[in-house]
Amino acid sequence: MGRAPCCDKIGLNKGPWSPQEDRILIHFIRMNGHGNWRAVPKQAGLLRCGKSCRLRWVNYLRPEIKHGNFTSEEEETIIKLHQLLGNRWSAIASRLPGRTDNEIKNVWNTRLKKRVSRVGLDPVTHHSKSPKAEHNLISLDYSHCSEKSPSMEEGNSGLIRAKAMVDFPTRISNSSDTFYDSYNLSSGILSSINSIDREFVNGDSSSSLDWFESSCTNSSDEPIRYNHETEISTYEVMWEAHNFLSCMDDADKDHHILNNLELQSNDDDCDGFGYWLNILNQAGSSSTLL
DNA sequence: AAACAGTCCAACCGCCTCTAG
DNA sequence: GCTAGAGGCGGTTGGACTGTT
Repeated sequence: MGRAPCCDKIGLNKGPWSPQEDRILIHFIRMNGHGNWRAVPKQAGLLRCGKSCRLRWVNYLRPEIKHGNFTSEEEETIIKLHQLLGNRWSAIASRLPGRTDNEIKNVWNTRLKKRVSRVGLDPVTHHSKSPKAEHNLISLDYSHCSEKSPSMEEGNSGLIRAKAMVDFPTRISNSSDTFYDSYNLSSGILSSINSIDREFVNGDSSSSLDWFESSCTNSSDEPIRYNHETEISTYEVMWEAHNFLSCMDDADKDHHILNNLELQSNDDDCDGFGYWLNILNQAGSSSTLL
């Protein structure tokens, strides 16, 4: 058997709280605490539902809440935490003393999202909307690799690249070594995959995401998911490679692939990366690929 | 001064997870 | 183990406010 309903909403006040209601709620909670929100309005003599009381207290009346504008430091923190945590407003709020999730959500939606967008970043992924702006993010060193010759199929190069990505059993590390930086990268990963699907595979029904997932779960295949970092970095590298190639003329492509990409890999698992790299090198000299 | 557009934000809604019963 | 309420959360809304024409 369950519990009684939270509150009978008939006859309860809705909308903005009056100063009188605020006073009653503050006084009641100071004297009694809020143990059970459902009981609060009844015991305090408020014509509000418990949920509304809780919201009013948590978002506005708590004494530890800071009122007033956000400082530039707070705004920077929100942007960084959003990049790290996404729309997990309560998690962000827990790192900003005195600020509520609702307030942070509002400031993000009304101001910070636009600010991020204005500097050319996607406010969801925090990745550059202009590929050139981010081209130094990934640093790869392939000096230890033995390259394989790719078996490229005519007219299906995008697909091959997606496949190469899945077959790629190498631990890649980029400039992000900390947990937070890795986490940071993961927030953009799904959109990157979607973009790869859309732009790399050119509408082919094979989804690189499906491919990736089946590769990870098929125990008979060599696993690509060695660890969390690999999962993220692989796609990030592919995405970066895509960004490189899509914004450069042919003469620039080889230059950037060869000079700006460095692979840092374990000696043991270089082959897959060499294969992939070779494909990229070929792609760099082909104007029809992207 | 009026009308309209854009911005801000408190509050609501509905969904999810946890847990009392 | 199941059901349903409580609390928590993120998305959305609507009214107040501000700026622009």
